Amino acid sequence: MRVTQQDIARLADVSQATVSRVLAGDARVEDDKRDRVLRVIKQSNYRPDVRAQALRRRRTSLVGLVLKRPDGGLKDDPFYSALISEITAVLSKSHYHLCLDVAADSSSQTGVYDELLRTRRVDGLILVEPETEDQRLHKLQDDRFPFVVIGNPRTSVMHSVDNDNVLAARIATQHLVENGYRRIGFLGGPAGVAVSEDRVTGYRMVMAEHGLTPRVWTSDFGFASASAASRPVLDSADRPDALVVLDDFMAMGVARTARQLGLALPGDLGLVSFNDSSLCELVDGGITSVNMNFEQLVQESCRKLIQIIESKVPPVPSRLVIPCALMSRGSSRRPLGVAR
Amino acid sequence: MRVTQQDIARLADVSQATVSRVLAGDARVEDDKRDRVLRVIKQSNYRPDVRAQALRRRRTSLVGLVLKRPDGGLKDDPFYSALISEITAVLSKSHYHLCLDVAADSSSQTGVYDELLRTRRVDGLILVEPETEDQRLHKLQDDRFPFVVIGNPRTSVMHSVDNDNVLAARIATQHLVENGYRRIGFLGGPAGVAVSEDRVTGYRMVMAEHGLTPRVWTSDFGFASASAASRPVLDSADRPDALVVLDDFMAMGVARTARQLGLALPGDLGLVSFNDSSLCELVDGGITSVNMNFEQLVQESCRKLIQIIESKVPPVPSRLVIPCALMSRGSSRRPLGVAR
DNA sequence: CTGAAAGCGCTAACAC
DNA sequence: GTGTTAGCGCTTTCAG
Repeated sequence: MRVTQQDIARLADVSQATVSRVLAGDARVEDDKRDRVLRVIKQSNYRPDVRAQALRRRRTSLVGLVLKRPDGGLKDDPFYSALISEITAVLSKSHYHLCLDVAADSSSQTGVYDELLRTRRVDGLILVEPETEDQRLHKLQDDRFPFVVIGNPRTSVMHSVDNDNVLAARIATQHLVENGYRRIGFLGGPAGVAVSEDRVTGYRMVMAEHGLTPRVWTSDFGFASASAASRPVLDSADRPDALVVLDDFMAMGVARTARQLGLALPGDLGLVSFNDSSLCELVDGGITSVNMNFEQLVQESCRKLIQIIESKVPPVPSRLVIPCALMSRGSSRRPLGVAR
Repeated sequence: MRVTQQDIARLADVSQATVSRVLAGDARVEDDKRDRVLRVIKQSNYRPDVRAQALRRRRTSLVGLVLKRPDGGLKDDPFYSALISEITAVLSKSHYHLCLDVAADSSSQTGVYDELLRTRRVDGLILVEPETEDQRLHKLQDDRFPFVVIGNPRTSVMHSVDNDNVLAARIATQHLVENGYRRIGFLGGPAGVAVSEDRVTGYRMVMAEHGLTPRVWTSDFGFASASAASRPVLDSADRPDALVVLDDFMAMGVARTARQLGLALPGDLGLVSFNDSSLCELVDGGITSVNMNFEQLVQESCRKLIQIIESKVPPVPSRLVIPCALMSRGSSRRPLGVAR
């Protein structure tokens, strides 16, 4: 059997409670007893059993994240990789761990979140890509369960961390205008995705400001979907001379289709996307992308979630907005006024 | 307070033990009692507390994975994305969840594995990229802790699932030979990485069989490292006319450098890599890659790990080898005999 | 078949 | 300061 606090107590000739106190860093323990306990703990290579701690403290030190992965198609999406990578990196500096799950669709995703919550497997949850009518949000709020939303939860007040996606799209669109593009289109994600809708808004604003006609197309997430969705767009007589694309992964798809159609970047087609992932370097000349400061975004999300979990009284819901910055690369650099 | 088995018992007018039995699917419970219990459970939306279950059953239903991410550079590595994506997909069909952590280097990675094990946070562990002298393996074996290795643990007997990397490299190299390349080089990963060494072995075998001179270069993992490492190789007078590259992500780096040096694929440089990730489609004409059947690999690993966890007597260590298949794309298709 | 009772390993009153 | 004690919510003997 595994060594327990009881064993340590016996070996150090103190009560089990004292061992617990030493472990908890309780100040009122005599120094020599503390030393004895510490020594025995070290000698016996003891570590408290988190299962017992979890039951007693009513806390697992686990943070949950449930990804929605329709059909395996998102596995190479840099957004998810960056998200996971960053969350675990941040948590590794705390005593929390990440409990990661996937679900095939929204409803089963909601189910998994519900499960995690009700079985008390995790202390708090991180939600990404909130949808317009997100079932997860309601359940979580009803249960007063600690959670933080990365993105823009349109509905009521809750803790969220997000970029200013309207601004990000403004920057992207403005950049294309300044580089001489005029027939600028927008390729967004599925309807009901807040991040996409926010960016469309920003895009429309700038287009209107310059008296240009906005054109918006949608596509499912992912490389293949965007590649397919952009084909009819680029293979038409009045094709746009530039495209603002929802994310890098989708932009890669657009770039591929452009190549297949013999359209050169940035001459025949300007391209700007979002996230500034390393994918942007993979294409000739690079893809201009808006860096959303993902590290900071995730960092603040985790910090906030842990704060909610550990605070006695629930903090008032707050929304934090992380700034973004354009990373200019080859896909959008065209001499001024040479449109078309 | 949260509803417990005790509450259910009271409401259904049975003992708590009976509720537990019903939940456990115990056959010897009178039908009407079972019905009563089930009804109350449904009405009160009851779910057992996994923390209490974990303590009692001495099992958390958590499987641990600790990635090694030197400096954030791996965040876009499709290998990791695919691994995580696939593990969670497989586990979602069981009652297990994934506990994911990252560590900066090998020693802290070993530390995290040790922590997970000793605090009993997880029931079993998955190890990837075993190194020649892997501290993790020893600790885990000493503790008789359930774990499975994805890859080739050179040392003693343990549970592992792997591809036949020697064969995979043979297939890749042979393919280049058949397409008329002769001065074929190999760009591998850091020393001590089993998968790289195995593939070098396969590569050397085929080169020898054809009386060709093998040339092996090494690079750190990742797109940027491979891009940099391949520069002096491709920018020399006696540059290879084809390269077998350790993985797709690195191959993307090589492709980028080739482009920058004005070398065309597959004319000036043939390229074959491994993993067959969606990155292969991103380059003009595509990158030929050996599909390692990752889904099956991970699936079998999880299946095996769960089996080890749940079996009373530890199964005899076994090594499972998953087959692979070449996916031919543009980067290696050159008319026969037109070398150079 | 079913209830009572004994813990799993730990934390946190509560006494002394 | 420190030990004793009472559980956290659940599983699993052990009687009956």
